[in-house]
Amino acid sequence: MCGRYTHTGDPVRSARQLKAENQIQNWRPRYNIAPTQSAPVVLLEGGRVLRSLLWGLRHNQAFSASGLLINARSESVATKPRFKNLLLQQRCLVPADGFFEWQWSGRRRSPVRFTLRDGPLFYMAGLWDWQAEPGAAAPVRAFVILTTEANDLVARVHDRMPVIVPEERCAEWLEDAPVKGWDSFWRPFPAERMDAYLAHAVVNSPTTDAPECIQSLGPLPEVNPAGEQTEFGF
DNA sequence: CCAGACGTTGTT
DNA sequence: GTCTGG
DNA sequence: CCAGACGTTGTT
DNA sequence: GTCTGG
Repeated sequence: MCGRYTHTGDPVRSARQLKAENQIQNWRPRYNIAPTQSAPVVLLEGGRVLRSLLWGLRHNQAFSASGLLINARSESVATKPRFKNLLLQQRCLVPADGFFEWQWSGRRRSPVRFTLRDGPLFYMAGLWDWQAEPGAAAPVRAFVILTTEANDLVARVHDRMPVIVPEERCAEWLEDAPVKGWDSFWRPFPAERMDAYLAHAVVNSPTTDAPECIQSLGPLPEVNPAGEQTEFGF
């Protein structure tokens, strides 16, 4: 998962918080960032910089021309040929203030927006790579977002969620060798420090990028209206 | 060395 | 193409 | 992730 | 159904 997210705040603030040099000239609030679009990412380039990168890596072009990788499973990222070197060399942080998962309600999917109680801004773990783009003179950077097992809150909607790097570990993720091992980064962000609400269906369209995408339509229903049963439900 | 695999999600 | 497995 | 398209030949 | 585009 994590196929959409928001970054409605000033990216300059994201950069300032991480002491990154801001390289983004023009920005606007983003209420619905979708794969293939550009979004701000913090990476190392000498020092830390905030740059606009494309969301989605093509997997090995010689092997297959099609297919966009927007996520990478944290559990396997250290061994996958496409990602293992990026994990060692090209980690990045993806600033966000919310992400969407889609919940089945009868026959329709409803978007659910997840936010952090700590404060609006958070950072998702990402990997970046150079990528040739049709029509571009030189390769450009593109990124994927790492995913992990869902915590108890997100699990009400979906079984995966983005890897969220706590602010106090951002430096470690970006610059250091894995001091405590990679696995410690993959732990799902605590459910009790997150909120969730039903969002408007305008989010469904990847080209809609308007404030109503983050309007709350109310709390998550306790039970999936589709009547989801637990595996052992009686 | 060669052979064979090579990605993610979800499948409401 | 490039990496892993045998 | 969801939305939306989804074909070929030959054509003045 | 399956693929592409955003």
